[in-house]
Amino acid sequence: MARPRQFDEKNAVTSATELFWRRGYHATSVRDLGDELKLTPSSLYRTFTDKHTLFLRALDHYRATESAQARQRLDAADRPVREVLREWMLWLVTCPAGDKSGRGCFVVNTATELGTTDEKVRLRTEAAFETTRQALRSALAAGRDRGELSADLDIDDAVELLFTTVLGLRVRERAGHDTERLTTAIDLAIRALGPAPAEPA
Amino acid sequence: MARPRQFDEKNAVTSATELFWRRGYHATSVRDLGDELKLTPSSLYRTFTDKHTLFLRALDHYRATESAQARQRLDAADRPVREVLREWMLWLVTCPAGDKSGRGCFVVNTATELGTTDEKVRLRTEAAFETTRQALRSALAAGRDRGELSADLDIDDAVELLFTTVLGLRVRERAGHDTERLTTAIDLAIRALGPAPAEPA
DNA sequence: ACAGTATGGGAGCGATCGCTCCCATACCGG
DNA sequence: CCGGTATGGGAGCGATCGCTCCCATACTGT
Repeated sequence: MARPRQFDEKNAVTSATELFWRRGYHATSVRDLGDELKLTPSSLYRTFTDKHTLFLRALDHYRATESAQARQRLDAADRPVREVLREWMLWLVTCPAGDKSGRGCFVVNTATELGTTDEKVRLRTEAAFETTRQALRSALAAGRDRGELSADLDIDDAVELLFTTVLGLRVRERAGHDTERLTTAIDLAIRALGPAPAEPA
Repeated sequence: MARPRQFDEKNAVTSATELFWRRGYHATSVRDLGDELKLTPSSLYRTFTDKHTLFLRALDHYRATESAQARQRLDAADRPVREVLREWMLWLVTCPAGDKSGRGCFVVNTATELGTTDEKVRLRTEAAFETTRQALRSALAAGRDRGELSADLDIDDAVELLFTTVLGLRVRERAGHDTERLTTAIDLAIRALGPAPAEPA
């Protein structure tokens, strides 16, 4: 019925996410996006309405891919919760490839850049944050039910510490801090969950 | 020898810091700065060279005031280290006035926005970070020397956890998170320093 | 009083911003 | 084979960007 597109919309969103993630919203121009996504202005605006809407698409895409993967990695119910937490946090601060380091977390970067001024953005970043906290809560609850954590441990409290630590780690990864030092912080945060309760007789 | 200025340079830097702090670098235009500092473009550029240089001045000003005050608050050698740490972290996430909330930490905001692209900025944010870590290290060492912390505690490790927590707290303050929840995270982080060692007989 | 000098005010520079419009192009249904 | 329709390409819109220049102004040292 009409001329077919020469580009894949999902690939475009992925590339846009990459750019916004690395540079932030204000430092990324529509022309930058056009170059990276191989889209002319007309195609870009017909497909994504405007820069801001595309940014929201990028945020949603990030949550649906990166954030979802993170949540999945945390949901390994068959392994000790401390191990899972440790590997999960290490994964958060260890970048798969060389040029992917220094990106931090797209949600964290966005929350600090736009969270105070852009309500639509704020709703999304808060939702992403709450999802992470929920995943932490589940993992800790499962660990406690398996007797790996003290029954006295207040899980909601522990979530606050771990979540705060994660945000700090993400900032430090973006700032290029040593993975070794971040690992130290991770290990100490997990140790703060307290010792494993003694095996009942 | 010449016409005197009608503005105070320090006040101008303070106002510029305020603006950059709240909005970030890219979202703050030279005209915004001119309006806020009551400076015409000519005066602004004659005094501060350009926007980027003014931003560096603002960063330095922040470090010389806010950061210095933070370091000072942490250096209360005559009081229990846990108390000092707790009150210090609470102060970091509790804003003096209503309209000052949601600003987070200028250094953290800047590190995430520009740290990966702007080398001059990166040097300053890293220096600020190292100063904070040094202050934490001193406070912990003093506490250990006073017998408030276990001699087994690795202070460098503890610094990594506390510092990471602080960055996370700053992000969460900017994101508008509940002070109550942040307090929970603070208390748990401090508890992670371990129990006070038993009094020697 | 007067020459010297840096200031405040403001018009406006070229570049880039986000975005719109037009049109030749290319595909599909009949 | 051709009319209908959405696309890719690109010129260019008004607005704003960071910044420069000119000039009347207002103060100081002699």
